[in-house]
Amino acid sequence: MARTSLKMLADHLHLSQGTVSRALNGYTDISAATRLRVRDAARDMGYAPNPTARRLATGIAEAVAYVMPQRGDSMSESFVTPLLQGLGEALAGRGWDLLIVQAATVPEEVAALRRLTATRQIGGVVLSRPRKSDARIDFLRGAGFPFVVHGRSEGCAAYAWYDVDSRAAFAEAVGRLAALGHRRIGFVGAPLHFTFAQDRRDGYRAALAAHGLDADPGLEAVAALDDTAGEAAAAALLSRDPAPTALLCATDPQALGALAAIRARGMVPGRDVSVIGYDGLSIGRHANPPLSTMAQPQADSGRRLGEMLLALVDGGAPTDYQELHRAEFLRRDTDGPAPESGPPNNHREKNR
Amino acid sequence: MARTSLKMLADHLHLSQGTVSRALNGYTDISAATRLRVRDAARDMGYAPNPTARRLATGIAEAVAYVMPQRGDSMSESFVTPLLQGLGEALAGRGWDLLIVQAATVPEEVAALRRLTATRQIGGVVLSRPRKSDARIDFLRGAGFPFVVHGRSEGCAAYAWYDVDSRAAFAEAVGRLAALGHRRIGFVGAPLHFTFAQDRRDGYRAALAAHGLDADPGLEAVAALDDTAGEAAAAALLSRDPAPTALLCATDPQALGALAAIRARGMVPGRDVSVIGYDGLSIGRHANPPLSTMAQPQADSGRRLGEMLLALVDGGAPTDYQELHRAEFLRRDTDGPAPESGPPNNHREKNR
DNA sequence: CTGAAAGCGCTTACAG
DNA sequence: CTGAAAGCGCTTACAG
Repeated sequence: MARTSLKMLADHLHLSQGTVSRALNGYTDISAATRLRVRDAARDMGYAPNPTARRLATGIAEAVAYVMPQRGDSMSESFVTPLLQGLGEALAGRGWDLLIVQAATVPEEVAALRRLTATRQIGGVVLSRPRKSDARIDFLRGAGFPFVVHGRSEGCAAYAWYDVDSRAAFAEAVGRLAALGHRRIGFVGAPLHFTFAQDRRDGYRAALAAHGLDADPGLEAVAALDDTAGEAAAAALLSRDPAPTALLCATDPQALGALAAIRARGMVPGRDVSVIGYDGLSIGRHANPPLSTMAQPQADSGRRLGEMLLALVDGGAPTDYQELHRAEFLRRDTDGPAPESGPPNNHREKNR
Repeated sequence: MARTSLKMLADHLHLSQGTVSRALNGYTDISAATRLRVRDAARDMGYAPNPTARRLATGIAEAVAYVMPQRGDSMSESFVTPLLQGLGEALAGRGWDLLIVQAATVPEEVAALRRLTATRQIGGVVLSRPRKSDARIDFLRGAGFPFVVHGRSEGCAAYAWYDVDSRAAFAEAVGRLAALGHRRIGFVGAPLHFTFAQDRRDGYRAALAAHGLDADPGLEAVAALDDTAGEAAAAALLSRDPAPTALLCATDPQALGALAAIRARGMVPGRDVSVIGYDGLSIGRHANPPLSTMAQPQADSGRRLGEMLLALVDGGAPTDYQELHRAEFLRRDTDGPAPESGPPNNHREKNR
């Protein structure tokens, strides 16, 4: 029942372990005949090298780490599960394993990466949700370690990344709202240490200018990524006078919160105030009313990230693996024409 | 810059590697003085043993694997991210690593586990969503390998598990609906190869009997776990005559689908037809109207699963680690009193 | 109480 | 083309 080792295989073949090892690893100085003989026997005996021994001998780990986003709102982390599934599939295609790095702070994440890379436990890293200035990326670059980023940060020209053009997405969203007659478009943004937050705000601002709408700083908010934060931020924006007739939100959970804020004022999302989110979460279909959103591409980002990382491990140039994908507008029911004379923003006063 | 090895540390201390190793590993036959000296030096030089070498020498891996649920609806897998976070935290407390097993079929999962355990890449396994008869569990039990199950299966008396009593939860839900005057309560169940599906249906049926309600097989459906399947199943149940005045769903995504089915018939969930889901997903707050549900305990199941597994690895008896938690009713807006004379189930006819 | 040695299961220069 | 040997970085009986 014992797992067949190299020694067992070699003994059975009356060859030395070294020869068998080389035959299996495709060394060209082995005669074609014995190579075949060895491979057949290996298959028959169900031999597979022990990864731990191999790792110790070669210093190369057939495993990569994925750095989990830090604990936050579970809704805004719903991209993780499908990403892990895709990543796992891509790695499984080559027999590589997938490790999870889970820490509460960036310095702890860096420490974990330092340990894993220094001891050669992993051969590559996938990172999500980079900061504009990201200590994890700095570390990996400094160590010359293969990694690919799900998103971008400052200095992304130098490394491999997979991102969705959320700047363009937010510009498109503004354009759509402008075409619907909206002139005062509010923006619920995300904390600006996230690169994507900066991108989305930039897209919003640029499109405002392009459409000749004035950029009222009072129409911009920054909130955490979740629904509760989105609701509070949206409520604040809606209480301004004149109020925005439309709200763009950096995430779908924020947008769901915004819908709640609108309903709380006795108004109807999509009629009195339009809302467009970003993510394309399927749960948006069940919102009240169903949420219009800029949807990230269906394409399997996890699988693609895995493929890119394996290519880097094989010696590919990081700059050859930089992919910018497009988000697509997913029209549901929260984007409507601007109300004739702005939204009825006298709700609070009326109820006094 | 090279990582300090055992050899470097031993040379620096003018001791043999063996002595240093034993001092660090708490062997009692080392003098207290040198033990202290060694530990101080190890700290100062930032020594940490190479896990790969240690693993090869001891045959013990300081890592565990989590078997991902198979690719399905992302909404119904939203428990995975928080679970991984909690699990990762529990393991990090002891410096253990977390591996992901991702496969498309159960046999592939078993093959992956066989490989990981045979090569001593892992020291334990966490499993989610067991089948009633589960080949992965059979394999792990046969191998005598430490594992803990998130849920239960047949034969769960013999192994460690963490579960929520969904049988009791569904019984309670039926009781609440019965108290609201509902006599015809429909049930959208999950595929019965999942243990939890059986439990939930059993709880439903038992409570029906306990409350003197008749168990009409025509009021029971089986559907996939997601919203689309839930919507179709609910639509079918609602078209029966007489129709149910309330619907119990095995998952929150199914329940969201049920709300859609009710609205599609021009009826109002919670008024014309009541709905109670199960999961307690936060997204239910944004449903139309907000979804009443049996919420799994807030308690951090991932962390607890990790703690239990570590206890098993330390030699704990599996039967000492079996925890049944309670779900709590989360009242939102979809459970209401039964309509006077049943729901207006003439929608289709009227529209002809 | 400490050291020397063997071993975990591989890979890979180095000879021949 | 193949074998013998050293080495990856640890741990752990076994002596003394």
